[in-house]
Amino acid sequence: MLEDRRLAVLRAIVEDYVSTREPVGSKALVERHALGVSSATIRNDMAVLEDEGYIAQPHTSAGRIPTDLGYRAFVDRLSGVKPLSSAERRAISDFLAGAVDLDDVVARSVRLLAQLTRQVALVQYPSLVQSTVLHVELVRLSETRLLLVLIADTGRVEQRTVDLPAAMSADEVSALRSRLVSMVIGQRCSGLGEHLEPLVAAAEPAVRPAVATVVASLIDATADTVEQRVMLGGTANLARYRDSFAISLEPVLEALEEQVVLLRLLGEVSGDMTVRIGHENPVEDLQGTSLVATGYGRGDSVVAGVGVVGPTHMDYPGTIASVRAVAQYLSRILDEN
Amino acid sequence: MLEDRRLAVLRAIVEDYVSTREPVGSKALVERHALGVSSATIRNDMAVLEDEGYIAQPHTSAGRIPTDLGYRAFVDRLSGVKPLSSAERRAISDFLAGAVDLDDVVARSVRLLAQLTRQVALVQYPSLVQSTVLHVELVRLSETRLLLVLIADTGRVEQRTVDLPAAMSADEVSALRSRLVSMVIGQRCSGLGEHLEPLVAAAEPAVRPAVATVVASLIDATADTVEQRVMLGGTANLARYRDSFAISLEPVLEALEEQVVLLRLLGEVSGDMTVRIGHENPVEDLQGTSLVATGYGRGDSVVAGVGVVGPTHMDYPGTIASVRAVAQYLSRILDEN
DNA sequence: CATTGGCACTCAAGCGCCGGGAGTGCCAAT
DNA sequence: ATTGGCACTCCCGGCGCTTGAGTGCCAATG
Repeated sequence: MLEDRRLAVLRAIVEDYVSTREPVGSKALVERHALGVSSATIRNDMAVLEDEGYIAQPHTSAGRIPTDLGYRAFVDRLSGVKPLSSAERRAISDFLAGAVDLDDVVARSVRLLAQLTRQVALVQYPSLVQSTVLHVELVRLSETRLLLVLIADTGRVEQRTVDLPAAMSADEVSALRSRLVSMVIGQRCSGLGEHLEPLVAAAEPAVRPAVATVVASLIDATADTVEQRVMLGGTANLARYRDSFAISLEPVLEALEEQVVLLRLLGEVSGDMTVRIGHENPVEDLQGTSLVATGYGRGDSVVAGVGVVGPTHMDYPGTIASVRAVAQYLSRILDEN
Repeated sequence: MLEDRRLAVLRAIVEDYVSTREPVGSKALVERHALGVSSATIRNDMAVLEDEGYIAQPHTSAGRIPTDLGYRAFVDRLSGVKPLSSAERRAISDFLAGAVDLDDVVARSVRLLAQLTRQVALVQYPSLVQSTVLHVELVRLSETRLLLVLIADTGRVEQRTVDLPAAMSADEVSALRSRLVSMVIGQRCSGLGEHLEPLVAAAEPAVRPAVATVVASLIDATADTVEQRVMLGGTANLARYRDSFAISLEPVLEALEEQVVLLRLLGEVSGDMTVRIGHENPVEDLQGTSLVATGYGRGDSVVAGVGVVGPTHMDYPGTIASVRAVAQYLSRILDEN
């Protein structure tokens, strides 16, 4: 009962701070929320909450702001679900319906999510590891150059230019192409290497090095390190929060430009909603920001992540709802293939 | 002679302001540059330069800063060429050498250019209009869905998912595929529509609507509106100049997120170096910035643009040198195909 | 014993004031 | 045309003041 009110106070502080972005004091609190007690009581509660580490004062004689721990408690125990309006849901499905290919789907999702949350949106391309090969194509660019195109069932298209160690005739290329096609179509993208060893072994000595190069390229195109990509959008939204980030936003922008960092951020998401608040964030330069992310995929296998990065004082319920909704639509689109 | 010194003063002002980013006064000028005259003389010159619109005072009793017109004069008549160091040239070629496909080439160029100039880099994908079709592939995703892949000789790969109005059998798809292949390979990407009309007309009535849809998709994939794409990087560099932009950098970031805007920026570049300073910029939100851009391509046909966006008080000679160098390497890479 | 009104205390922020200094424009002299 | 001199302007930073929101503590209360 008494504990309950303290949590209600914490919730009120978080909500007020999120909307005003100014330290909130005991008096303002009783005015804006029907708490049924006086400001002095709230002050006592606040002192306790501060002792417990949920809120802090920027300086004496200022109001309180939530700490990362405070937001954590808010997200875990205090925020209800905030359903999207039907207008928003319709906007999402309309927006994603017109996509012409996977690139377009991802690009539109990023844009949409950035717009909905007014924060930086991240959408990962479906992982190759989880997908199977739909088609392979080998195009002869010149005597010693090929273009290798790999199409996965998630809609991903990977391309590689292959520099051959020795010239190959058009016939040789087309022979290799058909053998390749018959061997890899329908296979998992990961572990293609083993499947293709016999192909190299069976190749005529004259073209064997060339075949090996092509196979190596194919393996490279499906390798863990390259196979993951993240698209990012809405960085302009960061500028609005300019003063919200501890230092400046330069390191934040820098971190967000690194594919590696983005992958690390989205790497650990599962089907559940992941929320990393401030210092919980694994990337040092992003410890002044929060991440809200989840996975999407076909059926129940998660093939990629989607999420947003924003200031720790973001609207968590709203953001979570938006991210979840976009993930659902992405999953549905993937399912349709 | 007298005119000459005035221009020398203008050059000195631009150089000083670019390096210190603070209004430069007559006294500081004679100290830092061996102009051979007293500060009073410089003051007279400055008054004239101000009358002519080349420089301005932020407020009375402050030093002068160059106006857009001042930078224009500097770029047109005063700045020499600033050759890159051999180390820089080597860095460029090393950095671009490892690219595995066109996407990679573009991504690396953007990164490189952003790093060299410490500004926002733009690299446009080679235009389809200027290229010919290297290969077309049609992959059957389901009875009523196809994936259309178009490969251009510039290395660009375009994909489209095609929803068919009626089911097509695997045989029908493969028949269509071979006819398509024989008709479009080697053709210019632009104007594919006319080439393909007979194909639709000759199709059996049962599949004609489906064929028409595929052809429409192909035309769509090569249409002017979609065919151009720009990659952007180094936005973190903007944050460093936070206070350099008239208002805030939010509108700038926003403008840079719009493909349309980027295309408009790079749309008019030719083989020459294009420099748009401040208000000369066609995009309103970018009138506090300058653009340095040029074209690249195979031989002497320009297939795409490359450039950087930064504050008007950028190091023009250095930036121009970097942009030119990257464009040259891009052209060379394209030539090798 | 939780709650409350009262009260003294703290401190950031806004404001006005002032002096220093960099910079200018003008003028008379060369 | 150039220059030294000089009065003038005005931004900027520091200082002290006031204001007010907010706090912590305490004694009183149901």
